Amino acid sequence: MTERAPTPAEPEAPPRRSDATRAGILAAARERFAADGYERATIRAIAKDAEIDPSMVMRYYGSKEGLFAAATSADLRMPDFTRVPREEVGQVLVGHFLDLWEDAGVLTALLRVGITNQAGAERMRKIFAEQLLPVAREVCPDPDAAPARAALCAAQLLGLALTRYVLRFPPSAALTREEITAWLAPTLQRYLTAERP
Amino acid sequence: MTERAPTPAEPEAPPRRSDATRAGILAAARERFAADGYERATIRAIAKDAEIDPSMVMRYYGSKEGLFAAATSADLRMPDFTRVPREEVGQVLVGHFLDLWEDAGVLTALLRVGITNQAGAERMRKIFAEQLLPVAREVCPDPDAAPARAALCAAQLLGLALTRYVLRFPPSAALTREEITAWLAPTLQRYLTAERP
DNA sequence: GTCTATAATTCGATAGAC
DNA sequence: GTCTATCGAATTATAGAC
Repeated sequence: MTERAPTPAEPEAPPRRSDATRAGILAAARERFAADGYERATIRAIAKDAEIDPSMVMRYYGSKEGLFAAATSADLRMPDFTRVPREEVGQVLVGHFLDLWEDAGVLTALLRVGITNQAGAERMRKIFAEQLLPVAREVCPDPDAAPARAALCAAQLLGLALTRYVLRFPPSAALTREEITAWLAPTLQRYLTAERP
Repeated sequence: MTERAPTPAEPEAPPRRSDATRAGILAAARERFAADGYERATIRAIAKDAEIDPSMVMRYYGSKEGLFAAATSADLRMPDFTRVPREEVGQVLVGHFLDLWEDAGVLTALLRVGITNQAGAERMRKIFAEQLLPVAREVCPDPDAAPARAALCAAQLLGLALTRYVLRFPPSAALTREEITAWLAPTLQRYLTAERP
């Protein structure tokens, strides 16, 4: 959950004087974006949460879109599914996503913003294509149907996050981690590895 | 998809002179709320779509929230599940929801707004409790687990709508109605009627 | 680096003429 | 019923003093 993952190719990021301040801004931004969505999460409110002047946010990130991009550029890398037994991919996938969702507010912010903001939706599509799609290609029996299978898994996983973390349906929020895994893992397993229905 | 379903108990609605105008406003509002969410869907833009003066919207619906309430007060009544064979509830449920989603933009508007707006989320919870929960109580083997089972179904159905109609993941949007039914019906069937996992 | 002041928009809502 | 004009508030973003 670093503010920017250093890419090996580009020159090393120059150490800044106020990394603590910048990290505080990003944390506040994630919380506000996750709680209020893109439009209602104002720079003023984020700055107030971070106990800093609003103009500093602009100085650091240039614009509201730049701030959002920085706040949601998290590392969502998938576990290595080549080493997972084929009959356990559903369970591993559920566990991985629960870890991500319950960690920070990054995914909640992404989901909430992806629904109101065009750039956010594009980001979600990119994450789907880069993260979930390869997993489906890896484990499903018919590679040409991998996109459909991955889309079904995305629907189930994002739907759970939607009802649990965003809409906060009481019965969905009340589910334990074990219950979620027990119910959803077989579903994902079927979407990924079952013969076409 | 009438603008207001006449309730038998209350006195009959007085026929208004400009019902066509009002219907046009509501149609435009649904489209805008569905496309842009609550904050970005401005009264000015809705009025422009409906080819009417913005002040008329205020005059008719009092406020932006009143307009949203009127635009999303659709009849989402469930089919009678007491007459559906228990082994077909999953299939019937999927078909019913696909009908609703592909009909007008009501549900898309509700979903999009439910994610950014507090009142919208409350509306979604109410619809869940009044529509899906009774179905689960009707068909599931352990009534005390009905809320959890209904929540799982809501997650799967709303997740499909999210990826297909809102985020527009290409593979999700490309699924045919038959494919969706074939994949999702067994999932819902299991969530509703299977023994606890 | 930090802050004040303010520009430039945009929005919901209102008042009132016709 | 319909429209013009406008208020008051909130926002992003900028300019510039210290």
